[in-house]
Amino acid sequence: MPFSKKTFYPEKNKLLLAVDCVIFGYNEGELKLLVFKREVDPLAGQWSLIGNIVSNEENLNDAAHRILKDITGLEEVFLEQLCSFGDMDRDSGARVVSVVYWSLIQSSKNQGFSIENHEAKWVPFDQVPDLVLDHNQMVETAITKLRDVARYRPIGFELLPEKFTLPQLLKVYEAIYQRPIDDRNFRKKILATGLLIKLDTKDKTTSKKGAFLYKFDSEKYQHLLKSGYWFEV
Amino acid sequence: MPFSKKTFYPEKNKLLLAVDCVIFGYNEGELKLLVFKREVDPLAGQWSLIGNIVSNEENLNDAAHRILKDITGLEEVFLEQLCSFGDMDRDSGARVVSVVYWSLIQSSKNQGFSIENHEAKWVPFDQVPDLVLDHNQMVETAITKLRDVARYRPIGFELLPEKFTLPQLLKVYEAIYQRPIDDRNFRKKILATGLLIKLDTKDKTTSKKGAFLYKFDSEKYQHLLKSGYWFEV
DNA sequence: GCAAAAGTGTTCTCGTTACACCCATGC
DNA sequence: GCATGGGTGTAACGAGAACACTTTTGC
Repeated sequence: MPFSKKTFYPEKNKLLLAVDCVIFGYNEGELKLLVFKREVDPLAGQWSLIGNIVSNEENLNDAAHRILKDITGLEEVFLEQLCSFGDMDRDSGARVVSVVYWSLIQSSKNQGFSIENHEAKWVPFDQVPDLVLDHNQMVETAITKLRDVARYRPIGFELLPEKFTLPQLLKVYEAIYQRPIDDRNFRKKILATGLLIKLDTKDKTTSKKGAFLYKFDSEKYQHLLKSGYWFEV
Repeated sequence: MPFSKKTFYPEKNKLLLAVDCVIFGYNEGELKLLVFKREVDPLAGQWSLIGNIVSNEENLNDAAHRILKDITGLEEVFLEQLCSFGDMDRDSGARVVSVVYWSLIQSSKNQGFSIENHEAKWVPFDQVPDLVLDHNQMVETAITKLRDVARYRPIGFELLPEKFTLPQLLKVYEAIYQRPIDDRNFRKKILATGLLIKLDTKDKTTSKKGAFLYKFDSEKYQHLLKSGYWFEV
């Protein structure tokens, strides 16, 4: 179902189901949040998360994936349900129950996709503007969740390209936790998981020496998960 | 809004909002789950979680509290949103989006309340029968959450009376994690939090010597939370 | 006096933290 | 040859795990 101004609030006094997405990216050493100029009334023109009504023929996860793909062109990304907001007066237009999803994407990958058809921008996650309705609460919940989950599940990779260097990964975690992390200890811990595959090639864009590229071994991770393994950063 | 057979599915093809509750208790040394004989079609007579439709004039949290109070008579209990299930075909009767809450109560306190008007029973959490729809998934999610949360928030108390002994509390945690916990280490850790108030009285129901009663210092806990404290069991 | 549960301290281990220098390279 | 970021090891510390005996009391 495309994003349509006319059908956004089909009827008053009806219960509507929506999905909103908190989309995190990482760029220029900073954790970023993707926000949009709302296109529909009420509150058109204000900043908001991206979201859409879920049709009667659509499942929640499918709707979340659809929205994310429409916006970023990405399909295989980290996207999970977060929580729901459904108070009766949260949206003045109708009673809308919003199931919130959160996502981690490589913010560079979405260039050239329809993110530019919508008015959208990446903002540093600690400088999020006032968003419509309860969207700022959604963001708060998502950041808390991100920090929580990043401690025991390997998700830093989701914000980087498939091949990345350890200094890059370190900076992602520093961006998430907003504090410096000791590089030697970080290397030890992250390599000790055995979940990184060291490649032969180096990335030389940030130094003359060059830093080795790594890949996340998601196959091994799946195996470990099945045998009860639990990652700890 | 009372639980009514007639109004449960007012219209076909309409979106309905429901709240379902995963209610944990503790009894006879075991973690228990409260399940109910479903009273409405479809699937009437089968075991399910307790839930109800959320009316247009009711917020989600309010609905959850209402349901819990209707069933157990309890108001001031641990009750938090867990997740939502909203796939289009999850309920054959209509499209019902269910926001799931989870709760920890003292299973002894609810005696004499309307839990007996409904056909309900406490079942050991690891012997949950087949429940209707996706309710078994809800329970799974809740147990995972309980174990997760119990590690870093003091919630074992919620399953015990206001005054409890350390051996009792230990048994609660053993029931949650399904493994023996060293009593000396447990005492050290739990007392080190400073969140337990030792009372002068002893509970002599389980031994001749008697065990000192304690109370959870929730006021102190609130203060600690505000100053960024984080409990770890 | 004995059975049954409550209560108590110390050692060992391992993971976390802190910390400073050499390496490779392009210019 | 030097500036820049990449890469490495060790010592100190603290939290968690393992472990066994004494205390109290009702019978």
